[in-house]
Amino acid sequence: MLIGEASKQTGLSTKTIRFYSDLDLIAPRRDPFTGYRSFTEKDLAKLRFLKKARQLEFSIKDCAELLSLFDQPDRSSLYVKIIASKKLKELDAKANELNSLRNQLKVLVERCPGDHQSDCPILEALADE
Amino acid sequence: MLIGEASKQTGLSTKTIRFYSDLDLIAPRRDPFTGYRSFTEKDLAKLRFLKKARQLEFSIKDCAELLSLFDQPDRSSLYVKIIASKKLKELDAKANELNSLRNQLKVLVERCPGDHQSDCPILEALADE
DNA sequence: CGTTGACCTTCCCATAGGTGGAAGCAACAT
DNA sequence: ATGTTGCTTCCACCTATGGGAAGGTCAACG
Repeated sequence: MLIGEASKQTGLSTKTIRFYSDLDLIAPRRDPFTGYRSFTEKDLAKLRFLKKARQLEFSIKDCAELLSLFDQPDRSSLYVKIIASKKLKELDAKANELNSLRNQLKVLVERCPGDHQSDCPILEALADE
Repeated sequence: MLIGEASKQTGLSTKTIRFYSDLDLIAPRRDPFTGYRSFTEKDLAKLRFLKKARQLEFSIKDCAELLSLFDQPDRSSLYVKIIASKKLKELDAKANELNSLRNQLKVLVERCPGDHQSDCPILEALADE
């Protein structure tokens, strides 16, 4: 299967698939004459794995680690859990921060009259020390 | 005041301040002999403004707009409110997405035994179609 | 057999918002 | 004279892609 078909099957762009291939996250066979990449079902499975993991905001580096565990039949789930827990904590922190920002901004927007007077609590708050 | 002191006063790195200066978000006076940037209190106020606005996830472009409104004494709060409301909506969407990811990952982490067996619901979920 | 169109390849450039480092002045202390 | 900061510019790098050029490959159509 060529890269265009792999792209359709996984929902990843061909650009992204080549990028992952350059980073050795996947290593599709190459046609020795044309240089075309050739994807097996196993390659597709890895690409789908990568897509999901990226959607869960795992970094490419994390993905590489998870993928290598995915490949090892005798892996321990402990290590996977450690990586995922770390990512969970990061997501937690980020979500909290974002919610806090959202609430701050919400208060400001609600307090702003939105008229043609120049008083604006949003700008005042941003200017505040 | 030189850039190092401005950095200390605002909590922005000198690199970042130079970057903002290159983008004309601020235009500190230059010593004509040394080329050193010289910051006034007004420059610091703008830098603090930028810092807050960036923390609220306004883009640099948005910041430039807000800053120009900030500079105009006859601005209308309407435009500011429009920009801020748009940003609030974006923050809302991002927070929701992030919370959803967080919850998905949390379930997986909780279900993973984290032992030395190879069964791992995290990897299984990532592999799932 | 030639050509068109749809593939594929590599390569470089661009994005946002910076960070890191090198090379070269400036100012001051030892 | 030398060392230590601190300033300047410039160039490269980072993440995770996307865009597009230049060129090879392949099947189909006339």
